[in-house]
Amino acid sequence: MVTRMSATLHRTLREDPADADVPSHRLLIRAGYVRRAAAGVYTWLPLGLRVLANVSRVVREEMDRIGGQEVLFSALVPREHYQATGRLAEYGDLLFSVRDRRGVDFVLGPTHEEMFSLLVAAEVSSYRELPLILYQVQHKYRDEARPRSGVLRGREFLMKDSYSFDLDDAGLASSYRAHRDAYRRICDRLGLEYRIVRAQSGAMGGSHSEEFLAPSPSGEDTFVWCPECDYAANTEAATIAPPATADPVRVDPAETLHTPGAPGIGDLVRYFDAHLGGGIGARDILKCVVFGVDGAPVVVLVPGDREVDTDRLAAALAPAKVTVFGPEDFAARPDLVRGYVGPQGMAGRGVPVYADQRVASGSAWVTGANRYEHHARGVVAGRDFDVDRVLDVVRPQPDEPCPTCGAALRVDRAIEVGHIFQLGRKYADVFGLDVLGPDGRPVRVTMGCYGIGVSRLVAAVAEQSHDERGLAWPEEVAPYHVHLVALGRAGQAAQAVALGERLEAAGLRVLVDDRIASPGVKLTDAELIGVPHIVVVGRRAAEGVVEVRDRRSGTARELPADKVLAAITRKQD
RNA sequence: CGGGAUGUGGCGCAGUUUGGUAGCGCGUCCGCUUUGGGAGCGGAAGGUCCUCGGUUCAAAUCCGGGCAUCCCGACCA
Repeated sequence: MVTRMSATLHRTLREDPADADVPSHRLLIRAGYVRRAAAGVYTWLPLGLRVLANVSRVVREEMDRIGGQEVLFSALVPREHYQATGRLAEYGDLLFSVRDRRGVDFVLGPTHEEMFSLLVAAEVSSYRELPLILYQVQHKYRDEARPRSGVLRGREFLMKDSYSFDLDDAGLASSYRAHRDAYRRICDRLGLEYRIVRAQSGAMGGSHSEEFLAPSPSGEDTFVWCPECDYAANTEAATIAPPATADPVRVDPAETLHTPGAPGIGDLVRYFDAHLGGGIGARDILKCVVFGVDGAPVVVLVPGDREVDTDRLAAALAPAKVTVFGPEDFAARPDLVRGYVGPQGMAGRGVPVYADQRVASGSAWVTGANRYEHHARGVVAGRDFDVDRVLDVVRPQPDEPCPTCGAALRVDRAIEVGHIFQLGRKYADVFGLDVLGPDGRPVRVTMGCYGIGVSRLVAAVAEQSHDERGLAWPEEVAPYHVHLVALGRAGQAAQAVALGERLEAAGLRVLVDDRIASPGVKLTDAELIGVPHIVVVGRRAAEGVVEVRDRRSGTARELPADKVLAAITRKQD
């Protein structure tokens, strides 16, 4: 049966909604796909649900193809399971909590590693049952501090999460590759432009992980990519090419300068310009940031035009706890002069010196003199101070050389649509996930976990597939293949429905606009809704001629009605 | 969690400065006309002005508390 607009809940808005900003959000609301129920919580209307179902279908087909078995857990998860893995504290306020009438605590699952691990621990006991891939398509709940951009970042969202269980590392690698390939096929089928980038494992633990990013200005992630080779990484995880080793230039012995009122990098550059003949920039200054590592001070050195990325530092020094060295910490260490710290002599004070790769041996710097209102010039790495450890803790910038081939990297924004991890045995250890091996002895299972945001994919595709008139869905995601627009009142509506039924019989999904409305309204709505093929049944309908338009290209041609099917399906192939 | 803004029929907004009958456009319903690019005329329905309290003869408007929503940042698979 064709969908007749006159009998369906399809309401488009003439004006942009006031609370929507990014294109996908604005258009999904305006074209009648979704409605906001609360901050970060959305209702899927019939039109939107079709798109969501299409994305889910593609995801399921590709998961089934790699041997995934679908299950469905409850969104309600007993709180104790999150206690066991320590993620209660990790997630904190992000968890939606629920208490039942008996006082038992639940959380609305923000992700389901725990439940999958428990299931497999309980049900699987032999190596013969592995490898195993389980997945579900389920709502996830995260009480984000700031939901935004509509379904792009909701507090409730639909996600496919899958988990692989293998006996050994080779098996895990193979399950990981299978998922990677499945995700590629999913993105390809959805018509999504995407990149696979190296990622940081973050709160999930585990080792190797990659993200599937859909480039878009509305995205919240930043990634670097190389236009010359295939290097790409989330800025959180990007490595940086080491600089050429500095020439062992003959630099005068370090010289201490009086620099009143210039504790910061910018202040210091201005002070040099005003009083010391200038000639230095931020990049010539050695930025010395003090952190507390398990409470003890550590100096981290980066060039003055760079920032230390605290997240990366924490990741590099884990499991040690990294804190910002605050005023009270400085008060307790009078030998560390806030604003005038330099690496010279730190070894003697028992303070480790960590440095970015750019602080190469032999490079000369302007830096703090460890004395109030004094800086030092000509301080040379390897001569005036030693670096205890080289760390990669600086966020990459545009034009950074590619670590693989040296070309200038580019930086872009993107939407994270998928993330795949080789988890290893983190959860298996917590839940004692063992199977009996061929020799009758228990083997600890190794896991992978793989997530793809189904509802977010809808928004990501919308972000990449729209123009000033509205949405323009790729075939596989579109709520319908064909949108028949009946114009005129000389039986066009009946003709359109009849033509629509023939197209449906041939396997196409068809929407017919048989509403009593002016041509302008119907044509504008068709473009707003964004079905790929728009067929106008209008003034030449009586002679059997209709107009077939392509939503994306805007091209149109008149055809006999009985040629429409061929014209549309040919284009699809 | 910091900063900014907003809250008035279904949607978009004006009205708040200077307190005094709640308005406009779109949408919706009825009738007639109209049908290839958001039609015309006539009629109609629909509002606790976010909420609670205060000031006042009188509050959408002034004052205070609260709530909600959006944007920037922090956070965040």
